This record gives sequence, structure tokens and C-alpha cells, in this order.
Amino acid sequence: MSPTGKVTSLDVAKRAGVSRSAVSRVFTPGASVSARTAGKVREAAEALGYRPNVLARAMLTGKSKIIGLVVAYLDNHFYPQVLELLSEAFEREGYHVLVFMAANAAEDIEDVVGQILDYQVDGLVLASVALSSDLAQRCHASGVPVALFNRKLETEGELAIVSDNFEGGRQVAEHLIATGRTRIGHIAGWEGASTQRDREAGFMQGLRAAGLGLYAREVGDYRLNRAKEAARRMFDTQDRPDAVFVANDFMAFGVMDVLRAELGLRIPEDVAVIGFDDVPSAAWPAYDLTTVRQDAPAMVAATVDALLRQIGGEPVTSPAALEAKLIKRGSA
Amino acid sequence: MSPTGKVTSLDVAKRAGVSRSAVSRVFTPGASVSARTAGKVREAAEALGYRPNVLARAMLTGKSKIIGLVVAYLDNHFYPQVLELLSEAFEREGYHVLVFMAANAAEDIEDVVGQILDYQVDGLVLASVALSSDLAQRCHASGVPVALFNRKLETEGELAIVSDNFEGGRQVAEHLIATGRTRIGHIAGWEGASTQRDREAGFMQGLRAAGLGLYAREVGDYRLNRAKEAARRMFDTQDRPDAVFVANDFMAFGVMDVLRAELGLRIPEDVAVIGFDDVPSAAWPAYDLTTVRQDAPAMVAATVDALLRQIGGEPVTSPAALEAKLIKRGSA
DNA sequence: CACTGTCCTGCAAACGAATGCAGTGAGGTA
DNA sequence: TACCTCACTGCATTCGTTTGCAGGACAGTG
Repeated sequence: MSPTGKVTSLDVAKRAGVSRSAVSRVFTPGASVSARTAGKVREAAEALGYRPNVLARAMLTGKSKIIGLVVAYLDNHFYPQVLELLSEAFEREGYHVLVFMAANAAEDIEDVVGQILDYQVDGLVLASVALSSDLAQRCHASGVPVALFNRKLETEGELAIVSDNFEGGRQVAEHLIATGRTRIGHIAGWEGASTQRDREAGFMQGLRAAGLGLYAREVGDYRLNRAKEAARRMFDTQDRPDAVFVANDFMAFGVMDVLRAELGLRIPEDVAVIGFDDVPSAAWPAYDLTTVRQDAPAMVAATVDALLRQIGGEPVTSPAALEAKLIKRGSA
Repeated sequence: MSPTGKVTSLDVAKRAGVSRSAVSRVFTPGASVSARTAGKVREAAEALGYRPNVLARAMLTGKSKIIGLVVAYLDNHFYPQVLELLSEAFEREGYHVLVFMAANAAEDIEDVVGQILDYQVDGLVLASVALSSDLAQRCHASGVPVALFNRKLETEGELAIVSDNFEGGRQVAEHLIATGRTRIGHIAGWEGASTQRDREAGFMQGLRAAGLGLYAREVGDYRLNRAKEAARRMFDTQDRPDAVFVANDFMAFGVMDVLRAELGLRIPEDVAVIGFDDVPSAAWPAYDLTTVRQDAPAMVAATVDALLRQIGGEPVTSPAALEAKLIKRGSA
């Protein structure tokens, strides 16, 4: 109700007839205050509209209650979902998420690192950004706990949360083979990403287990247009594949569009398509995409848990890869 | 390169043989420092890996360089896009975006307001959240500049950035009528939203101009499942409409799914469908949705500009509604 | 009644940086 | 040489908190 938002602990202290310290303690869970004092302070605070200044507190304690989230693109529907879950989960723990966009990678990595450190974030989540490796090491070196979301690094010591991409890829191969497909192609994501490498490795093992090899391969870099071009190259021929594993759902949508709208192919009759992620729209009838589900809520929970632990000073190791399960729908 | 991230201006000052003030001034644009001092300081800072502490600065200056963004859901593809653009635009201006999720509206509005004020955000963007009205007034009253994104309020004095929803709705009616549709339905979004009211008002005026009325009306509340139910109610009858204007693309996708997959109707032959927003996936062949484009980049630019101005102390009025243009595709 | 321990409380010193004010020195002019 | 100007610099204060330390009140015990 105060006209200005500038009410300090001193104002409250005066009105309640106590010292600033008392006020501080009332708002510090676990501090020793008598019920009587607490009551007076609470009342005065209420009347004045006082709330402790998080920034001032942050300076003293060194804990800003801010988690940095570095993300490259939000067009892949998997990430908005993750952002939403992450933010909610952190809010439940008293943290908030500060967004850092790192679209044009290499160019401004220096900048991004700087900005992150400037804000004294308590922890950092790197969600599938190309420059993860460099960034993670720099920030880690500066003492900021880092969690890699949906990506892992060769270098040990970095906290990484991933699902079992290898097993997911293997199941894709298994299912395609079980449904009688023989000319099986793969449209890869960005080859610098561990997700891509693991998914493909599992996929290849699944094929080999049935005595099969890859019939065709193109790279889509996890980008929609690249994936569509890849699909055109792969399918605009006589001896086209009869199935394709696309490294994520977002690309798979583009591939299906090309197959159906441009090349007049039927899915799954002419070509079976399988994606990866199970984003919400994969279940929409227009695509009805068979895919491997990444359990986003579980991944987020694991991330929050591990990062908070690390912030708390516990030595943490990356959790085991989370289960990735094939969801059978109409596209395969 | 320092082992710990704790380098203060004093450390730099000592190493450069100057005072803390000098260091401060070097990092404050427009302060008076000699080139020689600046050089020494820069060198020392570089060597020590010093960066000014944003939080400490924030406390003094009262400017945190943080913009709060309150958002309810991210499943409507329009918002991830907006978040990305907003964050990039603010980063370019030296600000960063702190996310506040306000999913379960009324319940925790008290909480959300508190948290926002706690972080001393310099400004606030409310992106299409149900509790805009209350929230905006509270925050504004506490002296925090507020911008309403894609929503406006009856109460004057709040900064609101919207496109011309009325004109967009009118164009929808015009186009449906021009293509010979006569039994025209409307699936509304959340009726508490100004976007819904304006779109429908424009739409109705367009119908009336041709001597038509609404053939059917259901409410989808901007939620996917509600919209699908609405579509079922509206179309699972003998005398179904031959066209429907759905209040946003996200719901339109669900409506199209119901029409095609559940009811076996053809679009546009049996039913014409038009949405609103022009999210990226509206252009995908699987939907090929005729829709009204909201110019997200322009809306974001206007938001950033107006909010920053307001933060700078200039008296600002809401910019004019941005152009909303019908994009004709295959669904109508 | 004296002594001890327990709770609370206030004081004052941090935290890291910005800034008004006064002082230093250099350079220019008469 | 004396005086003035002006650009730069350092001191000390300030922002709004938290927190270690020590003192005060009070109850319990012998």
C-alpha cells in the first residue's frame, strides 16, 4: 500500500520497535526469534508492504537464487516444454530462471559467458546448445555448477542428464525390422551432439543384430529446412527407402511433409517414419508419429535435483540415463 | 583464470595501483578517467578475470537490468517464438529475462507478485496471462513499469501492445464470405481475453456487413482439448457449419484434427477453417492453415521499445495496434 | 539468594560497487 | 613566478541485507 516500493528493513524495525537484525531474522527461516517479536515484525511488515530485497541478500550470502538457462532455439517443440517444466520446478524450490539466448554460437560465446557470470547465477542449465562443451568448462572453471540437459560431454566431471538414446535408437531399428522394413534410411541430427551419436549408434546396432545395414543416410542438423532437403535427396529416387528414422520429431514433421505433400508418398504404406522425443504434437492425428519418448518431466526432475545438490556442495555424479521408450503410432 | 570467481574491484585496484573508484569508473561508461589509468585497470582486470558484480551495482543504482516475463503456458507455439524474440531483443539492450510461470492463476497471484517485486525487476512483460489485470495493477502500483503483451485492459494507463485483432477478425469474415461460405461458426478462445473479444467483434461486424449472422458458436478457452470438444459439439450434427473461425492457430490444429480424423470431413471442401496468429507450424503442409498473421517481431520490438522508454522515465502511451494480415492458405 | 545456562536481541562489520566532494597535479596565461 | 583552470583521482559514504559476537533478561537449580 505504500506509494513507493522502497520499504527497508529499517522502516519495519522502527515501526515494530526492534532492530534491523530482528527483522532480518524473522524473514530468515531457522533463525532464533521469539514469537512476540516475530508477531510485531510481521504486522509492521504487512502494514508497510515490506519484502526483503533479494539482491541485497544475494550480495551477502553469495546466493542469488537465480539459475541461468542457456538455450539456442525454441522452435523445436521439445524445448518450450522443457523450459516450462524447468521453470516451474525451480520456482518450487525458490529459484528462478534467467534466460540466455545463444543463437549465433561461436561468435559470442565470450559474451555469453561473461553475462552469465555477471549475474552471479547459482547454477547453469545448458539445454542442448551447440557450444555446450566450451561454455560448460568455462563456467565450471569459474565455480558455477553446470548441468547439461539432453547432452553429454566426453570430458568427465560435467553433470549431464540424458535419456537412454542408445537403447531408444535400438528399439527403433527393432520395430522397423519387426514390421518387415528392409530398406531403412536415417536422417541424422547435428553430428556434434551426443544425442545424435548415441541414437545412431543404438540404431545401427539394432540393424546389425538383424543382419542389416543402413540403406541411406543424410544429415539434417536438427534443423527443419535441412531435414526437408535431406528428405528430398533421400526419397526423390527410384530405389527409395521403405523406412526412415529421423533423429528427432521436429525434423520428422518436416520429412513427413516432404514425403506426403511433395512426393505423394503414403505413410506408413510407402514409407514408415519414426522420430525421437515424443513432443506433444507427435500425437496429433495429422502426424500420428511413432517415436521414442523422452520423459521430459523425469529429465527435468533429475536436472533440478542434481543441480541443486551440486549447488548445496554435495559431490554429484550424473544420474543414469533415463528410460527411453518407443511409442507406437500410425507412422510406422 | 583465477581459481575462484571472487575477484573484487579492490583486487583490481591494488594490482593496477589505483583506487577502487578508478576501477569503478573505468567500467562506467561516460565517467571521467584518463587513458593511462583505464589502460592499467583494463589490463589488471583482464589478468584477474574481473567483471563488475551486477548485483552490487543493482543495489546502488536501483536498476537490476532484469526484465520479468510472466507467462502461463508455453504449449501454444506462438509464445515460445515470442519468448525467444523478446529475450534476444532485451539482451541486445543489456537486459535479461527472468521467467515467472503463472500456470494456476488465481491461487498464487499473491505469490507471483511477491516474487516479482523481490527480484527488483526493472520492468515486467505480461504475456497473455489470465491474471493480467490484477497483476498489472499491483505491480504498476509498486512502481514497476509493466507492458501487456498481446492483451489490453479496460483500465487506462497500462501499456499494452496488441495487433489489430478487430481488423483481423473482420478480414476472416470477409474472406469466408467471398469464398461462398454461408453457415459460418466460431470457436472462441478465453472470453476474459481482449484478444478474443476484439477478434470476435471484428468477425461479427464482417458477417453483419454481408447480412450474415453466426451459425454456431462454442468456446475453446484457448485450450487444445476444450477446442476439440467444442469442434465435436459443433460438427457432429446434420446441419454442420461449412466454415469455422477458430480464435487462434493452436486451437485450430485441434479442430482440424477432429474434423478430419474423427469426423471424416475434408478441409476445405466440406469445411473451411481459419485460425489466428500464424505460428510457424500453420504453414506446414499437414495443416496449411489460412490464418491471420500477428507480426511477432514487430510486436516484440514495440514492446521492448515502449518498456525501455518507460523504464527510462519517459511518459509512454500504448502504441497503435499493429497490422494483422490474412494469410491465405489451403484450409479456406 | 547466587549461579549457571538458555534464549533473544542489538551492535557493528561485512558484501561489492557507485558517486559527491575535495584535493592533487599538470598545463596555460599574464 | 604566481595564479587560475580543469581533468583526474581518492576518500568516505551509501545501498539493504545477513551474521558473529557479546550482553541482557529470565527461569531453573541448589
